Amino acid sequence: MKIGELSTLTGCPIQTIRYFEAENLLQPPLREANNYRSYNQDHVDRLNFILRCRSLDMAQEEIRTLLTLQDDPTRPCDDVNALFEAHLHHVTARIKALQVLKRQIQGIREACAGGMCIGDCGALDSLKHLTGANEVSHSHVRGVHH
Amino acid sequence: MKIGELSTLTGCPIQTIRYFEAENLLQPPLREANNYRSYNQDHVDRLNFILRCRSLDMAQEEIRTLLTLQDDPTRPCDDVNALFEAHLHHVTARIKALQVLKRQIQGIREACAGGMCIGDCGALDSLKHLTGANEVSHSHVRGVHH
DNA sequence: GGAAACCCTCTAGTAGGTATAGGGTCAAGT
DNA sequence: ACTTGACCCTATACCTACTAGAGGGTTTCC
Repeated sequence: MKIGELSTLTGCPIQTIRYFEAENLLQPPLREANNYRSYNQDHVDRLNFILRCRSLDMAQEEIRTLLTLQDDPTRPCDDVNALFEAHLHHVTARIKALQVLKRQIQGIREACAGGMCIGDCGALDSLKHLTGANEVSHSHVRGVHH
Repeated sequence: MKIGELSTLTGCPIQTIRYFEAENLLQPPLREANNYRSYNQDHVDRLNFILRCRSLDMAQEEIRTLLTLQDDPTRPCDDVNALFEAHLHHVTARIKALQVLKRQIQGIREACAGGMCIGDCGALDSLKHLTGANEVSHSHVRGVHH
């Protein structure tokens, strides 16, 4: 199977497949005489695994850990559980942080009734002078922005 | 005021202050004879504004828009409201997506009772064969990962 | 035999910073 | 007078997780 077929089969862009190989996530396939990559069912499964992890918003480092764990099926699965547990905490923390954020933004929005000009409206003034902490919560889950 | 003082006053790292200047978020300060940056209260306010926006998880492009709006106080504040409204939608969408994620991860976790070895545990197998869609929801709010 | 549709490697760009290298400047202490 | 340490400067590289393009080779179809 050539890279284009793997791409349509999995929905993963060709560039990204090559990127995963360069990052040692996807095992390097055999090459045909013309240097084209030649994939088999194992590659399809592994790529799907990676994509599924990615859709769960895992970091590459987490995925890499899971893949090495998967390759050694005699190890206790507590290690796997620990990783999922940790990731779950990341996601939960991120949800909480975003809910706080949401309330703050709603508060700012309510400072302005509309119909005024910017100079008279309280929304922007409320951002000028800091009351709370300045830190961005850098939790371990992908972002609001594209 | 030198850059170190501005940094301790706002809690923003020196490198980041210079970065904001390079990105045209913070206006360039006057320079002393020795080429050191010299800040005043306006810079403190503006930097606090930027940090507050950042703590609300806004993209630099959104912050830039707010700053230019702020610099023209005669414009109607509906423009500002529209931006906050849009950002609120981003955050809300991200929260929903993460809650779906959370349930999926919990499902995977429950596939494994613990005490087994990886080969016998269902958690990783459930990731091998794709059932759902492969896409990562790239919504417009910062991520789970640092 | 020529054009479209594949494939290859390599490099650069994205956001939003952080970190380092390799300097210059300033105030206090010896 | 000199040295030490704390500051400041610019410029460049690094980070994650990709995506896009340049510039080339190959295969397939008419």
